[in-house]
Order: sequence, then C-alpha cells, then structure tokens
Amino acid sequence: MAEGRYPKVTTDPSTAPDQRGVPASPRFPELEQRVLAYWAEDGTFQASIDQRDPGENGSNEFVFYDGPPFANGLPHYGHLLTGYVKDIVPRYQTMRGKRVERRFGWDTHGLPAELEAMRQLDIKTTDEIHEMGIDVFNDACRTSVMKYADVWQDYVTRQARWVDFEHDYKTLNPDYMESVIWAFKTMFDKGLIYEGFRVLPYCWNDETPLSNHELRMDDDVYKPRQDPAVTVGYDVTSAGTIDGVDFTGKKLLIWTTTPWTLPSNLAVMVGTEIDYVSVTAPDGNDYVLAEARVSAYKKELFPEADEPTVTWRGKGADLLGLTYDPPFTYYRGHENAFRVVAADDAVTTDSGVGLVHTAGAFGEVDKEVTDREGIEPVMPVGKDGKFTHPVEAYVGLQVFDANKPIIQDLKNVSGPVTPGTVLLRQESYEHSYPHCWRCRQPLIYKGVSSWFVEVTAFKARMAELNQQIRWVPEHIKDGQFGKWIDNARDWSITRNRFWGSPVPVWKSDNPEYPRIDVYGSFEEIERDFGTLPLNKDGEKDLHRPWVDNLTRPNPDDPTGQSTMRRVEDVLDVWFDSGSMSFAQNHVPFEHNEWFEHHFPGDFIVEYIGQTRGWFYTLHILATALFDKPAFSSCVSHGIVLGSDGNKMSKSLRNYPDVSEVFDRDGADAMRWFLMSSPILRGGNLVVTEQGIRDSVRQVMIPLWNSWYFFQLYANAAQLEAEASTASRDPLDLYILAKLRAYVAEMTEAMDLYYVADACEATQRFLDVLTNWYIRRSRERFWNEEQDAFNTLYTVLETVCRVTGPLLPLTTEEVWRGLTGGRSVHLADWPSVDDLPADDDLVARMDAVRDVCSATSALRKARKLRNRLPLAGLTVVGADVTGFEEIIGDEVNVKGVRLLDAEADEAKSYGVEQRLTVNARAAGPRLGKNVQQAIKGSKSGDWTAVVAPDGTVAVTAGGLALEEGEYTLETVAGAADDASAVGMLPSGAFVVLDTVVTPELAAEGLARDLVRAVQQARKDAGFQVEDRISLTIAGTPTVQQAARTHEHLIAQETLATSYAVVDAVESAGDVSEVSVGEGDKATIAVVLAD
RNA sequence: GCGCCUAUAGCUCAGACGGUUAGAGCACCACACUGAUAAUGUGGGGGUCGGAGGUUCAAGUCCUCCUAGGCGCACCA
Repeated sequence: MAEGRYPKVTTDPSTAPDQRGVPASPRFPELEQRVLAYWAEDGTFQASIDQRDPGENGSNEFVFYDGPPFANGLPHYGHLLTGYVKDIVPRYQTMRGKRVERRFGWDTHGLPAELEAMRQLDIKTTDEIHEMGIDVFNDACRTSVMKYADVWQDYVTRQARWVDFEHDYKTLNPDYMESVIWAFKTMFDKGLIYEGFRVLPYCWNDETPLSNHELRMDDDVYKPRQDPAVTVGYDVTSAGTIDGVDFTGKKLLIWTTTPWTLPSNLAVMVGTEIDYVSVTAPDGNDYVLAEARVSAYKKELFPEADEPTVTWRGKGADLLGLTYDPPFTYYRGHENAFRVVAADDAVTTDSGVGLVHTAGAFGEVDKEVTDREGIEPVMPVGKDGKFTHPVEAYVGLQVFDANKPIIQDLKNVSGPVTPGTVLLRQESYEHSYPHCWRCRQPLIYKGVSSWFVEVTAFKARMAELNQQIRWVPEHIKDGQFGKWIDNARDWSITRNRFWGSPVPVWKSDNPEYPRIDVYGSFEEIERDFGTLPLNKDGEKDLHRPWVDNLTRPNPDDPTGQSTMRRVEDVLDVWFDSGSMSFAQNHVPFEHNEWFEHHFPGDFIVEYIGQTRGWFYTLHILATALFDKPAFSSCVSHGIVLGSDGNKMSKSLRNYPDVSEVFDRDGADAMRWFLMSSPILRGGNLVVTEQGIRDSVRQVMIPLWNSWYFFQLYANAAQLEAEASTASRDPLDLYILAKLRAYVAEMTEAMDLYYVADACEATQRFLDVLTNWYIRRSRERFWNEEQDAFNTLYTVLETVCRVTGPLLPLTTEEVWRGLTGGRSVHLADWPSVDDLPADDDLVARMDAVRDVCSATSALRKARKLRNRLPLAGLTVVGADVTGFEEIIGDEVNVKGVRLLDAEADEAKSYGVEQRLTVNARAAGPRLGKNVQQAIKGSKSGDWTAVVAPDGTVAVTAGGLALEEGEYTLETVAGAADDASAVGMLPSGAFVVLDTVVTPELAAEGLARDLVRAVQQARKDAGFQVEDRISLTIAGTPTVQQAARTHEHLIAQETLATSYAVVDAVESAGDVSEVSVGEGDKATIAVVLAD
C-alpha cells in the first residue's frame, strides 16, 4: 500500500494500485455489488457477531426476534422496508458493543401452503387429498413452501441485510413443533384451552373456519354482495289469546338475506320494548310485525288504503312464548323450539320487519339465544357447505345455490314447506358481506367444533403486561394494540386441515368410556404409544398422517374395545408463529438457561397490521405460558403504497420494479428512501422512482463527493491524514463541534428507534459539511494544511460510522478507502466525549452564515455580481468576531468592520423604529378599536414620545397604548446610493458599500477571466495540478485589467507562462468569453511543459 | 352501520392558549456562484387553509352541519 495515497483499500478493480484515486461519480449499484462480494468473501457478518462477547448469561446480547414471513411470492417493498429496519437496529446495537444473533425464520404451515400445493397438484377438494393420501399431499406442501426461499435469500442479501440463513428456523422442524405442542399442553394443563362448539366465519371452499383475526387480515374481505332477501310469514299455532285477541293463524313475519338458513329455523326473536302490530292484508292473512316497519310493506299490506287495518297493537314482551309452525317440516317437534323469544340487543327496526328468524348454528347471536333458551342447534350443512340429512329436498346443494329452490318452494308452499307458511315478499338485497381472504369465496357462519385458547380469561393480564412494552409509535400501546386486547375473544386455534402442527390431543372413540390425553413432547408420546411418530423415512415427524397413526387401547375402558385416536385437526398457523419466541430455540427442551436471560426479546418490528397478527399471538402465548410480554420494544410501521397512493398492486403496476431499482439506484438508495420517510412513525408511504433517486442526490452524492474531495487533495499533496481533534482553526473547531452534536443526535435517535430522525440529522450535517465547511476550507486544503486534512478525515470517518447502519454499502467503501480497515461494521459507535464542544463558536459561525446570506441578498438586489469585489461591509450588532476574513472572502469585500448596535455610527445608517401592536394584550382592553391601532401601526400613523423621566408614551391610530400592548424594534431603514442595508433574522444588520470604483471593476473583470480560464482548463480535461501556458486577448479594458492583475490570474490558474495580446493566434484550446460589463475576451490554454 | 382521526402550496408536512402579512423541506422558474460536487447561494411564482353556516373586535385555530379520505369496531337477521 502506497503511503499517503487514497483510497487505502478499494473494491474498485478499475483503480490500479499505482494509480490511486476514486471516481468522481461512481455507479452505486456496481459499487454495492462489489462490497457485497467482499463481505461474502471476508465473512464480515460472522466477524461482527463473533467479535462481541455474549457476556455472562448473555448479558451483552441484544435479542432480536425475526418475524417469520410466509414466502408465497416475491418480496415486495413492505418486506424490504421491514427488512431494512431489521438490519439497521442490529447493526447499530453491534456497533454499540452488543452481540446480536440474527436467525432468519420461515413460516411454513397453513392454508396458504395447502392451497398452493392443491393448485400444483390440480386438485380442488379435501376428498381428493384423502384419496391421494395425506402423506403425498403434505410432501407437496413441504416442497412448495420453500419454493421461493432461494429468491428470498437473494433479495435479502441484495438489500444488504445481514441475516443468518444457515441457522434459520422453520416452523415445520420437529424441534419447533415439539415446542409448539408443549405450549398447547401447558396451556391445556392450566385450564386455558377448551373444546367448544362455536359459530365462526367458515369457508366452505377451503373447508375451514377462520379465526377472527384471519377474517380481518385483508381490507377487501368485506365486499358488497347481492343476496336474495325474503319476507316470510310463520303460522302461529298457540291457542291462547293476547289482550283478548286470538293469535292462532296469524303470521309472524320475518326477513332474511340467507333463505338457506330457513330450513334450520328454531325460533323467532323480538325486542321486548319494540311496538308491534297485527295487520290484516288484502290476502286475508293477519301479519305480525314491528309498527315502525309497516309502512315499508305498504304494497303487500295496504296497497289501496291510506292506513293499514290494525287488529292488534302491543309490545314485543306480549308476544313472548307464542309458538308457531316452522317454515320447513324437517325439525318439527324439536325440543323447546319454534317460540317467540326475547333478544333486545339483536333486534332493531332499522331494516326487516322487527322479528328475527333464528337458526341456532348459523349466527353468533342465534347461537347465544338458542343456548339460553335450551334449544339444541341443528346442522344440516356439511363441511363442504352442502345440505345434508335431514334436509333431503336440497341434499348436495351448496347453500347459496339452494337459495333459489328454497324460495321457489316457499312461494308455492311446495315440497318440504309447511302449509300455512307465506312468502310475503322476495327482493334482491345488496349488503357488505365477508369473503374468504384466501379464496375470495363468500363465507358462511356455521357452528363448528373447535379448540379454543380462553383469551378472555387472561386478557386483563395481557393488558397489564402490554404496559411494559415500548411501542413505536407510542400510541399503538393504548390505541390499536391495547384496544384489540380489550376486545379480545377466545381464539379458535384448530383447523380441519392437513399441513400444520398437530393438535396433540387423543380422545377415546367410545363416548361411554371417555378419556382425553394431551401430549407435550416426543417423550410423552413415546412413553404411551411405545413409539415415536415416524415418517416414511423413519424420522420423527409430528406431521399428519404419521402422528395420526399412533393409537392405543383406551386405558379407561375395561372392555378393551375402545381406542385412543388423535383428533384430526391441526393448529392455526398463528399458533406456530406466536410460539416463535421459545420454539425457535426448542425451549423448554433445550437452551432453557439461555431463554431464562433472553426472554422477553429486546426488539421486534413488523407492519402495523400485525397488532392483530403476530404481535398479538406472541403476546397471548407469552402471557399464558410465562406471564411476561414476549418483547420489550416493538416498532410497527405503516403501509407502503404504490405511486398513485393506492395499495400496491401487481396488476396496476403502480410501483417501481424492485430489482430494477436495485440495478439502477441501488440498495442503499432504497434503504434511505424508505427509512427517512414518516412510515416508521406510523404514517404511510408512497413509493416513487423519483423519491428513490432523490435520496441518491440528497445524501449519497454529497457523502461521496466529500470523500472524493478529500482523496483528491490528499493525493495531490501526497499526505497522510490521521484522526485528530487537535486543530485550533475556527472552521475545524466549528465542524468538529457540529459533528459532536450530530453524533449525540444520532445516538439518541437510534436508541429510540427513530430512524427517520437519524436520517434527517444526517442530511442536515452533510449540508453543513459540504456547503460550508469544505467550501470555506478549500484554500486550506490547496495549501496542504495538515490540520484541515486531519479534521476532514476525522469527520468523514466518524460520519461513516454513524451512518453505517443507514447506508451500509456506501459507507463501507468510503470508510475502508479512508482507513484501510476491515469494515466499518466492525468498528465501535463513536462517543461524543471524543469530540470537542464549543457552543459559543457554533453560535458565532451560524451568525456568520446569516451575515453572508443577507449580504448575498443585497448584491442580488443591487445587481452586483459576486465576482465583483466591493470595498467594505459593516456588520452591526452581530457577534462574528474573528470571522471577518471568512466573511470578506465569502461575500467578496475588501474589508469587514464590526460595529456595536449602540454605536453612534450604527444609528446613522438610516435605521428606523417599527411599532407592532400586541393584539393579544391590547385586544381585550380596546375591543373593536384594536383594529384601528393595528392599522395605524402599519401605516406609520403612530408616535412614540420619550418623556424626561425615561417613560415612553405610544399612540397608534390615535389611540394610546399601554406598556406590554406593543413592541418597539429597531430595523434597518432605506439606504442611499452608496450603500445597501440588510437585516438578519437576529435583528442585527449589515451595511454593504456599493460604490464600484474603476479599480474594483478591473479586479472584477480579472476574476471573470480567472473563472473563464478555469472553465477552459476543465473543458480541456487538465488535471487540477497541471501547469499551463495562458494567452489572453480582448478589448482595451480587458487587456488593461489582465495586465494589472497578471499576478492574480497567473497564480489562480497555475499559468507558468502568461501573455496579453491583441489577438490570439496560438494553438491549443481557445475560447471566447464575455467578462466584466459586456467586454469580449479570448483566452487560450496550453499544457505547459 | 357505529366510533375515532384527518383535510393547509404541485408533493410531504409545521402552524401552544383564537391575534394582525399562514410557514418549512422537496419540486418549478430566474439570476448568481463553482479548481470536489450530478452541487450550492439569492430571489421569485404558487394557498378563497375541503365546503356552508355560526360565535368573536379578531377564526387555519372554537361550535354546528355537509363532503372526501384514513383507522378502529361490528356485521345486522
């Protein structure tokens, strides 16, 4: 390695060792690929973990739980976004000295995997699965589920996310599954798991019930749907009378959008406080309905009359106990059924008729009411959603398909319809209806047997433990997540499917000798069955069908006839992923000591929807099993939207292609774009190509240019820089103090997971670095000041470290080029204590920048171009002591004077006073007159008279103002021809001498020439240190200025030979330029020998 | 459907308790500057503060209604 040459190390093959230097404009995606290759070869990731000691009992570990994705397609921006956070936080913690293991996880079980397998096998029904054999089917699931694993790994690697794929965990591993059944059993033993019959949303196509969080996984689940709605009259059979009115033969009207549930009708619900009437219709029947609904049925009930013929009027409570003939004959005689029952919560008169048809097993409320009334539910619908015995007329018909014949039979009172039943109205009704989030088929509500976690029994504890979790954004804790817990219902955890962790329950097949065994380990299973569940390769395997094959005689059956058989269900996949915190390490069978010290985990991050998904199930299981939260802090970010502000959609192609962005803009640019957005604080983010390119421009290029600048001059000077804060130069001290503040900001932001704040701080710091420090220090680098190089080296090296997690690839190349070290990601996070603080200096330098801004504005206003030197600038009332030279240089004036604001001279610069009325103070006293005072203060119609005793009497618009009702300030007034006055935000002001003498004009012209020559040098492709031969021709004014300022021009342009002539004849690069006040000049540059 | 939140420049968002001329960043235009910079500096255009009423000396800010969007809950037979 050549001493004093940069880059010290590079991945760029185009940079030969003897010809160092970095490209001014690198192609970032290519640079990234080279850094990735370097990491792979170097083993940097592993080294970053290995170099950190886990500490006693892992006290020095930072525990990150990687939520397992279900890889059923290519990763999209949402996954990448989460992935970037999952990378940034561990990188940061590693630099802070922690050991951070990062195991990738795969969610492998469940319906999505089965559906994919069914698609590949081209089968549609569960019967076909049974036919081919569960083992064959599950093999297909196992294969299909890892189909995208390689692509995922490619994407994750390309995004520069450091993850351990080698020691990944999969929910299908026997160890993982053993932990899962352990969890089931432990909760069962605690009495937190029960088997029940519950009405659940049920997908007849996938043949599985959906848990309530699955139901809402997707926003499109509720979609408008057209259903037939029928109004049916049931024939009252009770002989009794109400209020002396005989109800026998009257018709109880009900309204339903699910005619297919009518054969299963068991009761009619009314609201006890609702007013009901009995109305005689033209068809001769008396119909009972809510009074409020009568007018909605005018056509049927009183088409010709103004008023209905009311034969009875009363409350719902009066109707209770009425009995009726069910609309279909199948369940006639069903115990306790076919009565009018009360359900005040469920019955409204907003729609329908105010009496509600009740089919016990097909509605949640229905089930609740029939349970209360002691009515056994009936279930004439099979798992495939088709009618079964005893509803013989429609057997084999899917329920939605059965609507039609059912309505037909009702209309004709034919088939199984009970005589006396009336179809009063038939209509089409559009309503919002739930659909399966997987297959998009309309769901039905159906009573099914399922196992439940009794979340309601410990949700109060979940709410308490939630208080121990730090949420980003904060409001999730008591908002979305807290509220979801408060409304938690029992969790249906079983699925009547094939590919999943088994429900570890064996039941006796003879109800006369009941017995239930629950198993929580391979060992327990082996003990009772004498063998492990083994698959066809002889490996232990808890999947179906192997686990189903284990049976044994029922020990509680003296006859020895009955057998213990496993219940066929598998567990909800969310039970798998919710077990991740312990199951990934096979707890409690292994690593218990480790688990003791690493639970709860330190950090998780996923999108906000996981508040009812993974965050929720992790929390349920952690609470139930360990009485602790599963994680101590959680970032839940917003949703990534397409470029049109809508959800990203493949078919709409409303987002940039991920791999194209990697290839064109790079992974760091995408990382920056996603991480600097409000999405990590809960907002949503619209992905646009422009936004990604802006990150390159606003951050990566400035960073790279600073590095390019450094190496350009360091190499030109052949010097070696070192980390040092020893410089006493004010600019150096300023940037180091700024750096210190920046490091402090970064540390705080990263500790709080406010990644977007860290990005913003970085952008602000880079602006100060490039647009002030480097620009103002250029000459010092040209003059080879070691202090300047050391300072810039220190700044760049430190910036690389603190932005390492945010731009891991770019900073790696820069940092290694700068230091020659192995990796910035193996370095320690910088400490503010290593950097000097100087608040006073920072304040003064910020004032300097204000002075320069104000002066530039004056030049602009007076049309005095910057290259034209001016005689002087007076700064009044701003402390910029010690920076006169910098100001003079920056705004191109010969002299800078500082004046105290109180100095007599300061008062001579046309300074005025301005009166501002404080409306808040004066308003209440003056009332409407305050407007007059305000007007006066603005128009100049005001006075301020100082009395001999020093008090001030102020009037505005003719109204006297009291102390505190106004503010009187000094502002710069109008200037004259010879000077211009400009205000600073602080109230200080600057006075610029605007007189242009011939001498100044000539010097300005000379500087125009310098600029033109520099441009010509650049156009000719000369190196910065190349010497030239320079010839200048032009008007007499030009020639005179060129002669007067020969020294300046020659020195600035590195001209070793210099000539001013009437006409340029030389060879070389000749250019015509306009200089000064419209003078023409011709310049020629030739490389000097 | 019920509840909560939001609506300010082309885009993303600030605008305690009502207070006078509604700001910032990005984007756009002009000029300036440039021996690292695909940068930068200065200035400018751009807003009936979602709409309509009301309270007040004074409303982007408070109240009512409406409209649009988001989120949560429920699913209604």
